[in-house]
Amino acid sequence: MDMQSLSGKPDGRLPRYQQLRDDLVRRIAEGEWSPEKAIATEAELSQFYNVSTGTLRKAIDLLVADGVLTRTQGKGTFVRRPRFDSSLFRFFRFKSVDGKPVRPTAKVLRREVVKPNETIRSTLQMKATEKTLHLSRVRMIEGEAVLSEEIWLPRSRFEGLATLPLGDFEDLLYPLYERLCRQIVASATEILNVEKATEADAALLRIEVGSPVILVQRVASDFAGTPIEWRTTRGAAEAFQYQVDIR
Amino acid sequence: MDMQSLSGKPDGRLPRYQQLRDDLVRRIAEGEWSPEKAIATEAELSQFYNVSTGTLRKAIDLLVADGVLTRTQGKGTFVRRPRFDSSLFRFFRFKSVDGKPVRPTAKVLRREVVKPNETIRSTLQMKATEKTLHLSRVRMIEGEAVLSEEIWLPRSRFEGLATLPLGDFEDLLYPLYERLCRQIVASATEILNVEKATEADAALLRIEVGSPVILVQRVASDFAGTPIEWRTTRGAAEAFQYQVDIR
DNA sequence: AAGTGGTCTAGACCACTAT
DNA sequence: TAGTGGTCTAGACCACTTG
Repeated sequence: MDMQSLSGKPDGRLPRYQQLRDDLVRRIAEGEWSPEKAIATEAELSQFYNVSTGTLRKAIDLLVADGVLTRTQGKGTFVRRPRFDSSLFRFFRFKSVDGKPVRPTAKVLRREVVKPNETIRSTLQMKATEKTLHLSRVRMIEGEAVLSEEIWLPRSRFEGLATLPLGDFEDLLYPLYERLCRQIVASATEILNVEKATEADAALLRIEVGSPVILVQRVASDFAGTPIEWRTTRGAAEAFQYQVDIR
Repeated sequence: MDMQSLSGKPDGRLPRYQQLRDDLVRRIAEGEWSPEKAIATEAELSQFYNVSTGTLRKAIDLLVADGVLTRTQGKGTFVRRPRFDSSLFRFFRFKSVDGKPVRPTAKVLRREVVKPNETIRSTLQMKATEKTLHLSRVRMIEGEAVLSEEIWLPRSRFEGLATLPLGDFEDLLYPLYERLCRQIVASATEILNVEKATEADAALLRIEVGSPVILVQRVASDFAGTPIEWRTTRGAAEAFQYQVDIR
């Protein structure tokens, strides 16, 4: 197979390893390889694309650096599920009574089908007529509310969640998206702001009105880069500490 | 030259490209190549280390990914000065009256030689008897204070700053460190917390007592990885917005 | 033992920069 | 035109995993 024929646009001027990467991403986005599944071997791929192993490995190196693939010697190369290691939520330092870090549980308080506001509609690249599934959720440590979340999903992709009894929602939503709606979150962008607690925030999170609150807005996308979830989360800033390394 | 003889510990079991990277870092840390200066060419280095160009390039690729080097086709490979692109300060959205983003000016309010507290002393890896140079600084936009900074430096490395008239301090300190003290900042770590404004914060930043304040604590290090500066910065959280990408 | 990715070679030719 | 990094080849051998 010739490289020129791989993509819609020839991109003949791009290096072959970049064309290779783009085509591998396309095949992942189209579902040819699924998360946790091995993709074709180096030998197969280099033969298929008619490039040397060095060139093929350079393409795969890029995808590994991007977090799309992982390689394990002796086993194979795998499509990687994002682990949200860099999510801002990791920097809420929740501790239980005994001081050990714990993962909050979750409870869905409300679900409704609504017309999204213009910000959400355009971010999710939805048509003007399409509606969203809106979830209100609270996350708790030992019964105490620590985070309040609002989630908007394009209705058409998430029919499977429209009828699920609220009690059947699990602590983690993304496995649910995958199982019931075949929507796989492959990446996300988060934006952090600091606000003053409103009365509603204060009542839920048991903090003072006006005290600092962290607001995280997240847009999550699938492997094709299409946004599929908009989410806002609020929590007491007191529990928050973030670290960054500079080079 | 044989690879085994390059480092104190043979590290014979590490791949050659990692040994190569370590030795290149050592040569940079020892000042053989300076920021903005080209290092030896690929041909010279691969001959010197007796490895193929592919292996040498893999070592250099690692350093480029780490932000230590940059390569420019046709020109050479250069030691990179950190540009603090990922610094949390970039996420204070200061705007002047006309709305354009601006870089704050700086004024040193106080300089003193003090015994550091235990946290600072151990972070800067200083002996129990050694003292620090402590600077109090305010950063301003159009005359209005927007950030307040406290800086601690190991006295022995920064003698050159001890006698400089306060008015001669420039807006950017790191070029000053380099010129007057031959201390080059090669990397840094920053930690973000949110606090409530104290009365001192409130008076300086012209915000309400108790309103949210961003606290950034930075430890800056040289190419050898030795910490050379401890800094805390406070600013109104209102002006702060941070973004992170997840894969 | 067979198959996978990990490391490494010894070059070639191309694109870009400086002189 | 000479010198630099950028791309790419066509393999080899090694280390690890699995049957």
